[in-house]
Amino acid sequence: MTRSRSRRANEAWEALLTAHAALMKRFAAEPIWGELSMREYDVLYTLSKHDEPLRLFELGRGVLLSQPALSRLVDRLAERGLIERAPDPEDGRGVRLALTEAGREQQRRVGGRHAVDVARAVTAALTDEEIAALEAIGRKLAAQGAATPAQRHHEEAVL
Amino acid sequence: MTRSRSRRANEAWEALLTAHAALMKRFAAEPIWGELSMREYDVLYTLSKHDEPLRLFELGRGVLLSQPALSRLVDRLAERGLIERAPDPEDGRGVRLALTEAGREQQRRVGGRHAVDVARAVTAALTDEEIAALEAIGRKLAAQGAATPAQRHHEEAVL
DNA sequence: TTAAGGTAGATGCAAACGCATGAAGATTGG
DNA sequence: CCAATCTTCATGCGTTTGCATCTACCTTAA
Repeated sequence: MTRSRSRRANEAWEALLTAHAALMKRFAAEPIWGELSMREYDVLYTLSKHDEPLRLFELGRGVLLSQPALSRLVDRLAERGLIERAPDPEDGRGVRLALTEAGREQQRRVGGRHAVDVARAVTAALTDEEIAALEAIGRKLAAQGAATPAQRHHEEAVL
Repeated sequence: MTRSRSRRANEAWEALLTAHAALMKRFAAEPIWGELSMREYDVLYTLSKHDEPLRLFELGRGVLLSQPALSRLVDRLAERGLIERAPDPEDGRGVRLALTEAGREQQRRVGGRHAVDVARAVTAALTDEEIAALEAIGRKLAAQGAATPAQRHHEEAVL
């Protein structure tokens, strides 16, 4: 019955939230972050994954932060010389954000240490099969979360 | 080889983070929250799961918030009449936190609507098997995250 | 018993956040 | 072509957060 499936979905989501909170706290407590907050690192990491400069709103998709807060976070990182802001030649409203060399170096430094902690925690808790399953499930959920409200309403109509 | 397993662990963690951010944004955008922020709701929900009053630090385990921030968040909820603070008779330092009737009612109201959105998103993205797997994996990760640094160092020694 | 150390929670203060809004460039329809 | 609308990002402002620190209470051991 639908009721049980809905209930299981909520319990699974709660388990995800609990895992997220517990591990984020653990990672935040590690003495690896230097001058960076985890949010700042998140921005540097996102930029490091892309070769081409990112627009602010593209950066915003991956970061759980309001647009003004992200705008100012980028401000601060730019003032510290970790990010470079340039006007977008193809869109006068936009900015193109890229890591500076110092920013890339900083991201690599912290990222390398953080990856060790992540690997230690995840591999200690899960089997290979579970790790693979988590990745697949995470991607599916992310894709669902990225769907626009309009798309979602369409789904509703279909249901 | 260990390298590949570590790498997969990091990719799985990243997928979890992406899913978390995407879905949190979606849920936050729903017009169901009334006067509550999601963090406030999180506190009310955590209290609603327990019949006995909770200590502040117990509440803090589930919430991704610093101790002072949580202390003040509880302050505000108490001022709004949603939470009741009482001194702990067994520990003069502590407080016992419980929902008031208004707080419980508010939690049920918002929680019911939120559960619908969660169920819709999760069931649209995942099969029954995946939902069950996510719950199991989430619990394992949360247990790992909850391990104390001392325990973790022990694990390191064992590895 | 009492001094030393640990834990729970509160508070001062600067930094960061979200909401509302504004300015400026892009897009669309008549 | 241009007015209306939308999108992107920045800024004003009140609220919330985190860090450091403080107080009060509990625990342990000499």
